[in-house]
Amino acid sequence: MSKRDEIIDIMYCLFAEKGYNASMSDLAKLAKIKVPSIYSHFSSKDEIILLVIEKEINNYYSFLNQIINDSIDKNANCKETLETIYFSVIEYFKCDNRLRFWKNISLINNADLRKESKKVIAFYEKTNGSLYRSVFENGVKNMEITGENLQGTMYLYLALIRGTLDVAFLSEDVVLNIDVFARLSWGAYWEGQKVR
Amino acid sequence: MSKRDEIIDIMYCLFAEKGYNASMSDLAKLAKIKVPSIYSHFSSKDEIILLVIEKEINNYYSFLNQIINDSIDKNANCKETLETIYFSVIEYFKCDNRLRFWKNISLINNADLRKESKKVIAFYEKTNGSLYRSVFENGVKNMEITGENLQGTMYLYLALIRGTLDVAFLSEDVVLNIDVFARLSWGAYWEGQKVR
DNA sequence: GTCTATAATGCGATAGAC
DNA sequence: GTCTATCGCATTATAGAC
Repeated sequence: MSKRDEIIDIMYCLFAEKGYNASMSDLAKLAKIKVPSIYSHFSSKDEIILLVIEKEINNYYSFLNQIINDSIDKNANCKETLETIYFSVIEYFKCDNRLRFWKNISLINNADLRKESKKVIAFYEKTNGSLYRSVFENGVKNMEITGENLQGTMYLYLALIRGTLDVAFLSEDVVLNIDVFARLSWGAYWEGQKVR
Repeated sequence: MSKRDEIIDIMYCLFAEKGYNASMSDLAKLAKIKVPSIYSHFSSKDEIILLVIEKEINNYYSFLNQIINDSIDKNANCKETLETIYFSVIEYFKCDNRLRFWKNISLINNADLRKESKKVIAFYEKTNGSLYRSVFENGVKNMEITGENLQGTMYLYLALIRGTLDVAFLSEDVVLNIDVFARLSWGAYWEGQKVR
């Protein structure tokens, strides 16, 4: 791995821990070079952080797209698809400090970087949103879900994912077992939304 | 209002914006005094921040307890209680930068303060958790919800609240209308969990 | 590409006069 | 209680030697 890539990977960890206040001195220490050497690879701290953020956002949405497209290829039904996405996303965020990393993105103490990050996320979310919608619409077509309040069923699904991740993040070191939480809340979600 | 209280209120806003990296110089500027004068009211920056956090945590849980106890006094049924709590919490977090404030608490760049905050929240959550549980158990008793997967129904409710707040936070300046989101996702939740 | 040395700025906090 | 002046330290970033 090149020194450049190594620096980016180290900044990932630092950013997850300290957000925008990750320091160049810590970065240099972990990369085992001196601070000025970093500036021969990058022009500023902001540049490194933006690269790190873009890389992670790209990684996440590639992962998500992969899952959804696999489901389409397998002709999976609505339930299987939603279940797979839900548990895969939770699994994805179990890795390292990923949840912390993403929480830090939205709180970056730098207007330009924050704006830039939101722009990149919004770009991916647009494609992703229509993919989600087609999954739910197919569910209605196949009589798996009723569609009486389809938008509500979609919103609740979104809240289920975001809420589970939020609970997982805030109860890192608490008794609550996130796998149990996910299994039971998914069960309640699907039993409630499916056609009976 | 005393200068001391004024400083605490200003720190609330600064912390919501910048988290632990809110600076004493910004604080002094907004309080219209010089930095050393702050130290005649408080012994350190950490002390001010801890006071601000404890005040807000206390405020939130008082608010929450009030709502739940009002529901009990009114002999409200399970649906009414859960609905009132859900929409009241969302309303609570519409105020000022409250959501941002709470997001910042869990990312404080200072081990002691983070630990202390979590302790205070855990204290309130314990009482609150059993209150919630009794609301759901009454729902089963009154045949409003089935209780087949009661824990799942509770977890999904928790995820609904946290997820809605997360969506609200991340889409501050986006097209998505959080009131519509809340109304529709609550509808989907209750229709799914109620006895039919 | 990596280093030493250093600039320029900002931070939390204190001494001591009034 | 509020101030001016200042300390000690950390920060991002650059100049210039090798």
